Amino acid sequence: MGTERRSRGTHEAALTIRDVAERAEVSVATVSRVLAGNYPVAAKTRQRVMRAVRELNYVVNTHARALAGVRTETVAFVLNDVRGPSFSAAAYGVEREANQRGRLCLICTTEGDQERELAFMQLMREQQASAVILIGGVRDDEQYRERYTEIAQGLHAVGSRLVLCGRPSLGADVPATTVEYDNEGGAYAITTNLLANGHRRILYLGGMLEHTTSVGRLLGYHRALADFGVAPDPTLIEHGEFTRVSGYERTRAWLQQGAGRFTAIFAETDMVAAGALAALEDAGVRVPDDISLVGYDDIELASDLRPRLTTVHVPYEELGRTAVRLAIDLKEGRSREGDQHVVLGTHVVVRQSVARLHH
Amino acid sequence: MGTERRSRGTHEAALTIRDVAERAEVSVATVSRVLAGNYPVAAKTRQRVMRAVRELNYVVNTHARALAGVRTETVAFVLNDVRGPSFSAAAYGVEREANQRGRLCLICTTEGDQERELAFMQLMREQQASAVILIGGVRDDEQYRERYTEIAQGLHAVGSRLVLCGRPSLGADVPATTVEYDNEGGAYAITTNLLANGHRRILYLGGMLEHTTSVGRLLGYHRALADFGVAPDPTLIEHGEFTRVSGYERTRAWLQQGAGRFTAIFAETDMVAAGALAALEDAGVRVPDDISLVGYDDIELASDLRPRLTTVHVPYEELGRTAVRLAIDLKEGRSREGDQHVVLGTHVVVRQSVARLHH
DNA sequence: CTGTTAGCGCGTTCAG
DNA sequence: CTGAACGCGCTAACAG
Repeated sequence: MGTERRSRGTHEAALTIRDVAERAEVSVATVSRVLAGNYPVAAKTRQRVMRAVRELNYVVNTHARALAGVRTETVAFVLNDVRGPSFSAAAYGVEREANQRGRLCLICTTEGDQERELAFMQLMREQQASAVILIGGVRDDEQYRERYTEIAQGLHAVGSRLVLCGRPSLGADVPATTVEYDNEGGAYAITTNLLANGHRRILYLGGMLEHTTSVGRLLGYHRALADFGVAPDPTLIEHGEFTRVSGYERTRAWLQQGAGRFTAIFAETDMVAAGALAALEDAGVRVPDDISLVGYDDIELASDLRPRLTTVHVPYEELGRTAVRLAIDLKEGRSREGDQHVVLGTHVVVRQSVARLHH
Repeated sequence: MGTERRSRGTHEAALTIRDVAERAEVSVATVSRVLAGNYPVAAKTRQRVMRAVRELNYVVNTHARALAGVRTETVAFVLNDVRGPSFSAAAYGVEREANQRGRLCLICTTEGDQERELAFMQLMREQQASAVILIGGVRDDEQYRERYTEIAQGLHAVGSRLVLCGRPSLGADVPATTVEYDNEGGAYAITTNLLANGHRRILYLGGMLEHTTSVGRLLGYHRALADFGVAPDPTLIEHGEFTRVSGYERTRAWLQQGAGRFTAIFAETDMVAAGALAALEDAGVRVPDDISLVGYDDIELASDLRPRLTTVHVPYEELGRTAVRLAIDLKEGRSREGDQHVVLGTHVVVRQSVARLHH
């Protein structure tokens, strides 16, 4: 008797610490102490308790535990799409680092819908997530910023750390840590590579200037030109989507109308470069013999293309790992409070898509 | 007076439903009702409450809510690595479907470590996740199976549905739903395509037979051969890793020692096919003119290769979506209890890597 | 329509 | 070293 506390034989009958206590013939407090292992308990008692736990196949209830003050740390992260090679690398970094540090990992895909992002952040407040990591760009407007700020402050209030990856902080009243990588430096370096190989007229297949990423990369391009004393030709600078088809279409158009106006192409993304390469190929233009081509991101595709693409390596996985690390360090006081800002380095990976220009 | 309940001015001062109640001058029950929206409340009162909520920037505490019986539904899923194109597509499917249905999405990357998988499942028990989705193969042994079974039963006991994707159920005493795709059928179809094009000696670059995936695909290959009255040559069947380098190395070895013994290659994976293609290219062998090549999976890479790869399309995203759908339907009683088993279809995508064999 | 109150499962004093 | 009892924040009866 005493073992039949539950009447209904339905499953869903989650057992509690009391079931364990009864079976081990101790109090619930003792079971709690054994499980937490943070308090002296007689060896024999402990054995009995552990045996009961095993026999009952018992596990604690996170929610009850959280309510009593011991929370399971959780890292949440938000991105546009897990399928992109760069995003998935970042996701991998976040997950691995969180896992290694014993954190659970919550994920949300937004497909660029900022409403969804805000809703998720709100949810994370409810969940008391220890960190919320936002990856990728933002479109900023007055109304958005207001709601965003409020939610961000709410997160802060429940002790949740907000980490922004590759996105600007929207105002000083938003408590957040920022991790990014050096867009400008990478673009500078690879443009320099082109210039050093004799190229002067470089078609720039860029993204929209709403993206801070694009702004940074374009800046690097300009600085390199300036350092080589080359006057930038604004008509060689294009803005468009970061997709393969955009790369294809834009390159095709240029090939038809502006062929001969450039000797190299700087695609702001490997994906765009892949499209450009296809267009060049279809037009019978050889890379790098006729036209040189470089990309940015160093996704796996870059080494699958023929010729293998010279590009800028971006440490996406490290980006994710760093985000988690910063958030945790901050929470655990190992890092000082206040806005943090980390910039990860980028570097050129030289492969076969750039030729030295003779004359 | 009465508004200063909290003494310490530190943040971390999460507000409760009582703060809202006080401010709105109503009882906590009323606040709860307004927030839940499942009970009549006077319009005026509701307004006051909502105003207080907004002014205080309050959100409920998931844990307290869960403890009181209203849980936030959560879908957890476990895979080896989010970076692989097929896995990330499945992950995307899971996340999208979960999100659309208002579920939170927990993720765990195991890198093939089954310990981590078990530990995560255990964690999900503690979290009372509504569904746990396991994607990818298992290495089965006695000891593993025992622990796995116990945890699986524990999950079931807290009302958590276990869904296995592309992995066999480890025994009838494990309550689980299975979703897979037709490995055998796809392999049959694409082998048939090769045969119909006149190929008879088809080098099979397979995976290890511990993978059920490999077993299924090899079976399809054999059945197609049988249907065309072609006696299988066991020496043309290879087992190795599912990596690009493995594809490269194995193909190179064959080119050196067994050239002329086959007119086509069936790589069990697009990744392996990519390696094979590189080896063929390096050896000056033209695809498909000299040797035809097919893959399996239809990852993005397949259309990036030159020639574009003829392969078998696997609905990875749908796999993830279906897993979530089944779990939820089951939980909500929209589907009958008991072991479910869904098999998704696969189909051949004809591109440019297969040539008709004359003679 | 609204308020009071009893748990939900666990951690944690405070007494033994 | 162990047990009894309170409270975490919220929901759901049960009374008004």
